[in-house]
Amino acid sequence: MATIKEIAEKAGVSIGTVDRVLHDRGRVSEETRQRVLQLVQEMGYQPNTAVRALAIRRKGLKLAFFTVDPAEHPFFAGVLAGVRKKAEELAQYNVEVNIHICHASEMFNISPDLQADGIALLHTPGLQPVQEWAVSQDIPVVYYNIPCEDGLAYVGCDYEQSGRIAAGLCALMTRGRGRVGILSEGDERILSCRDRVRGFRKELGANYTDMHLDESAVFYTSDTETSLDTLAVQMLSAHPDLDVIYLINPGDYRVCRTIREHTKNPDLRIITNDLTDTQRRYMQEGLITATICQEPERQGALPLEILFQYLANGLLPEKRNYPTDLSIHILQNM
Amino acid sequence: MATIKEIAEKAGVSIGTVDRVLHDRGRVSEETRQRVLQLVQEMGYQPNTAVRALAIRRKGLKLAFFTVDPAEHPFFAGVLAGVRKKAEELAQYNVEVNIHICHASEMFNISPDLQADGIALLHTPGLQPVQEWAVSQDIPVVYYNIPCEDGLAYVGCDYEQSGRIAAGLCALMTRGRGRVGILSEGDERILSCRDRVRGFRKELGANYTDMHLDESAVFYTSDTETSLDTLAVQMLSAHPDLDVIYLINPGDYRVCRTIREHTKNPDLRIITNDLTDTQRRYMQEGLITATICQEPERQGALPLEILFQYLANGLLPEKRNYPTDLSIHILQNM
DNA sequence: TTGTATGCGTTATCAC
DNA sequence: GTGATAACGCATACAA
Repeated sequence: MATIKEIAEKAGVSIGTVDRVLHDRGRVSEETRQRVLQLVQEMGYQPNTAVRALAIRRKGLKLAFFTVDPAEHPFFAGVLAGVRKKAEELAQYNVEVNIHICHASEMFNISPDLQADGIALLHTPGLQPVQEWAVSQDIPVVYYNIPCEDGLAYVGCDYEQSGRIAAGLCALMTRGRGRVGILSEGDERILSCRDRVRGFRKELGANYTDMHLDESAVFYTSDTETSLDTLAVQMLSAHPDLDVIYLINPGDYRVCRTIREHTKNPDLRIITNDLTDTQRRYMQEGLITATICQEPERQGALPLEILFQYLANGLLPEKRNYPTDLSIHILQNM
Repeated sequence: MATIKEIAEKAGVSIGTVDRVLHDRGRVSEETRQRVLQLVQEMGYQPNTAVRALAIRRKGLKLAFFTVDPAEHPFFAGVLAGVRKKAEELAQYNVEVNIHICHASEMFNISPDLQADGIALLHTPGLQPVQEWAVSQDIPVVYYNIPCEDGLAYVGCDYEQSGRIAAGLCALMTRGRGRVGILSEGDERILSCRDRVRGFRKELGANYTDMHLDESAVFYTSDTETSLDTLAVQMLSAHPDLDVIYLINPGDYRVCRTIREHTKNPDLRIITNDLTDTQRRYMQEGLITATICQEPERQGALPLEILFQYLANGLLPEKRNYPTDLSIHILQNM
């Protein structure tokens, strides 16, 4: 409730001086500095963000959001929805949000007139040039979706926990003693895949010792250079008694139809990740049994908010990691 | 992006006049009124909420939030957390939020010096005096948790959908052909109970015809005046072959331990609603299998936000109903 | 080293 | 009917 003006009066100085103390702009005698800081503490001064936003407009902040083409990875359609909504909100503060789409397995080409006061991106090889550019220009970065130790913060899924939830679901669906298979495009060299599988195994080992995950029922496309569909058929013939199949990577759900056509088990359950439009349809058709979501909209919005708070108000994020909620979706709550 | 000042310049009038047009304060010639409105349309004028908040402080808005004692219904601890967080945020706008706790089956006693510019409450008999008072004083009301057609809006759970999700979960856990029992304190005279049971039945009928809900396996305490624990024992002896028990009302989870002690089925699943601290413990102990949540924090925060937007900015809510998300929680994502 | 003045967009209160 | 202006709390450029 205390204002900068009240503090200035009590301290017997001007608001300019109080401001300099608060923003460490130096040029203040140690004596008055202490007096002001004392009062700030005592009176519990909290800057009014609504008001501050007013003054911030003049900065004309520019934020750059780098993301993946939703046509290639539908998950990012949700991310972009979050970005757009946040961008609209930030427009009131005269903040400009520029969205840059990059493509899988292709280095992002930095345009020479690219400029930004803050950057949000995922930690992917194709975006390495942007990372390096940000470091060289000393521009603050927030990572999302794929964790990275650098940067101000990371917003995204805890993939190991995601795998644990999948394990819990498998157990739920089979009274704790079902047979599970894992099928995935790519393999454990991909962090999200590796961590999900690790979490999955850990959870089975810790709480569901009657569940059965045969090592030979873990299928990665990269092992044999065969397509996901072919692999699915192989899997089903090698393991006709599976109760659940856990499809790990985004996009893997495309194989559902093939699985249903080739299995002889009408009760076979399939668990996937994320919830795209296609997956919604698949759930309605009964192809997907359950899916695990990771708040795509928040992954788009929160990095921008963190950058804005840092640049506009000088506030460092409270945490380094902002794990997104992992939600379970079935036909009735998708 | 257009400001009131730009519009004034283009229209060749002062900002005062534009303001009068925008707020229908009259005393403006029809001619200039039209010209201004025209420009507002063309230039897509949007008032800057951050700035407006500044001016709003002078109003000194008071909001009253009526809720249930969390000691009696732990669900409302989550609601109150949402209220407190929102109250802190609104304090920046010089908005005062007063929380009023009422007790079950007891009429709320309105203090003579109660005053509020806006009210949030649940549609419960004990709060009827407050409803009537609000109407007589012409104070805007937002309802939460228990729906009501009056008021500006309703924020809360779609109980029928909640029941549908429970049905989906039961099917998930029993390959679509399990035996289910329902146990509940109170009965279908309570709206939340009635709607959940209705949704549950509808969903089973529509999508899971191999599931079995025996009418004699639906137990309400009010039918026999017996305690929930006694009823649970009766239920288990009458239906020893149950695969799942659906505990409908908040608080019903207290009976879990009794159920586990009296059942001979080690695989018996129990589904509850909400996620209080006690329920978290019960899930860890394996007493509760899954629970369905309804965003308690949002039920606390959103009504205040709606009232604030209405009173401060004159914005009517976009919808009349704000259904909360229904989320599924198991051991791994609680 | 410190204080003053101005502006951010809107509201509300004057005076004309 | 209309226009000018103070005020909201903070940031900042500039003056002292």
